Amino acid sequence: MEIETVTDNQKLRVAKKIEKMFGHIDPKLPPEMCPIRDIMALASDKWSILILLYLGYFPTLRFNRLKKKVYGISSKILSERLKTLEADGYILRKMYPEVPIRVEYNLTDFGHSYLQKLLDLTEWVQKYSETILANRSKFAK
Amino acid sequence: MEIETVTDNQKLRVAKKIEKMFGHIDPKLPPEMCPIRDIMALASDKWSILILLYLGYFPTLRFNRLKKKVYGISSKILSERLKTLEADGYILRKMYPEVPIRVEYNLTDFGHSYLQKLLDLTEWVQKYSETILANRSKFAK
DNA sequence: CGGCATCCGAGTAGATACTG
DNA sequence: CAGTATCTACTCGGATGCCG
Repeated sequence: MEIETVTDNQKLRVAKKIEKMFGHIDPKLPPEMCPIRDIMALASDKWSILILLYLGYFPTLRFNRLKKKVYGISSKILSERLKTLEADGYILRKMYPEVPIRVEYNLTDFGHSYLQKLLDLTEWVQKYSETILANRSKFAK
Repeated sequence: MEIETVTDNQKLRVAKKIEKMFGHIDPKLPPEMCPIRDIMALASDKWSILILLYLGYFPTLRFNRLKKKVYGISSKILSERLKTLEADGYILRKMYPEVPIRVEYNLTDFGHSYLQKLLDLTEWVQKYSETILANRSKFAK
């Protein structure tokens, strides 16, 4: 898997984006100016990513069904993540007070919008996962 | 900040991407089939992201300079992350055996390629960070 | 200068049990 | 069914000190 050479022009564009993102990048500002860190922390959490992916695939999922999909997650963590994802506006929680109770989760449009960006990244990761794994074993020697 | 409505068509495309990514998504396969989790874990780590951003902005940085940029990081974590990022092929470490020693880090083309994808995501996050923060406080009530 | 070794504290996740 | 409560285990990060 070959990586195309990165042109100086591309590097320049990237630098400009970063500069814009950080405002002024040089000053030794503390990270408080940067809610992005905080938001990315959730958005890039391993469980959250999987939850979003599954909700992107299945239009709606109930708690226990989702739990089975997100292999290995505990009830505690799942409900915790769901709550945070809901609070941030990525997903919607609908409760039906039946007996037994039924709760359904699905992505909001906002969550879908985010998922699309996230997918671009995970697709890149998947595309080059073998390269990375190969790099690792080469480095280990 | 308005989120555009997501069309069914878009949702379908997303679902297809996810399906492709997971192979068959339905079976209860353990996550071992999925090195993506592992790779994403590094690639989405909060410190790693900042390191990559700074190395994307400054063509080359020495250890202590980088440490000052990545506000709040400890030597231990920085060197740890740098090692892993190097192992995965994102960055390059050049050592000059002077006295005192000089070590320079810079992105590889591979790292640059990844950074571009990462930036797309962080830009989205920044664009909607106010929305998310607003969602949170609304939810808190 | 660029780390690594060591220790330590806090937070986080997992297991288990329980409930509206 | 959809969680919560509790307890424990353990990882991770921070601080400090040292060294080539």
